[in-house]
Amino acid sequence: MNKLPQISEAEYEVMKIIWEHSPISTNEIVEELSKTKTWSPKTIQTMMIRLEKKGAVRHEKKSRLYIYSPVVCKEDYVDMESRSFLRRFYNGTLNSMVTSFLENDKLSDEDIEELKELLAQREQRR
Amino acid sequence: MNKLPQISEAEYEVMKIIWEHSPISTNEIVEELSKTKTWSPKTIQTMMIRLEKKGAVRHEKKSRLYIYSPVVCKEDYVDMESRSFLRRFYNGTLNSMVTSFLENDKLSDEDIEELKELLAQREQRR
DNA sequence: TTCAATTGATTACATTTGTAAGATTTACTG
DNA sequence: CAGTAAATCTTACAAATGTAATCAATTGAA
Repeated sequence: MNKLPQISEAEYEVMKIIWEHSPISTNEIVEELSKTKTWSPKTIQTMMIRLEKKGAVRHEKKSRLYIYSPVVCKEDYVDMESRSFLRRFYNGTLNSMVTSFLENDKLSDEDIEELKELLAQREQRR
Repeated sequence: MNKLPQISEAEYEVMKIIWEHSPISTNEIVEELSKTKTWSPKTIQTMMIRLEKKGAVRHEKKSRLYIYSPVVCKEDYVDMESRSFLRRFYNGTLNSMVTSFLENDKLSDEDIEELKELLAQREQRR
């Protein structure tokens, strides 16, 4: 029931690294992000501080270094964002979204075949 | 090819009214929004001004009154937001999202039946 | 024609976000 | 043990957003 913090778009990029590599040092985070972003290390550090203030991550000290770990779990966060997104744009349901995609021909034949597969598989799982 | 403006969450609520009722006067917009929101008319007016500055809506004068109409189309906007959302959280594809929902048991049996229906219907349409 | 009510225009202000720079501390190196 | 490089801490600042209040103009009523 603990409320998830608000995480901005840029902060989310940092979270992805922390989720994937935790426990992870400041330096490693900067290094990982440099692979895909042009952000200054200072910028990244600001985002980590904000994430910690928001309660999304925490750190411990390894001598003078900071080692970060997530506090909120990725699945929970993505789930929350998904529900919020669907509520805003698709009446709250995934089915509405799929319907809309189908109607607007946003899915290829392969996509559709795959979806059928997925649904069929799930049948078996139960 | 014309870039769609950035529309904030609150502004989007205003857009929904304009899309649904356009052409629509300031007063009608305020009235419609009062049904679901507690925003002050001043707040709503500010959002309309910002939406117009962003190029999302335009107005014409009917004597001293402003009558608003959308400039960006709802489908285009929702489409853009959907792609952006999927890119950020689901690797860019709707199928990933559906997969995740299935795996995490976010869909009821009825949902799943309905999805199968939808996909089957689409088969026939082609 | 004048005045009040209604609309629109201008201004406000705190928070969040993106994007850092500069100051300070600290741990290792010589 | 002193200096330096690396890490953290403090501060900055503009744009976007949420949320209005106040000022000004105009129109319809008296």
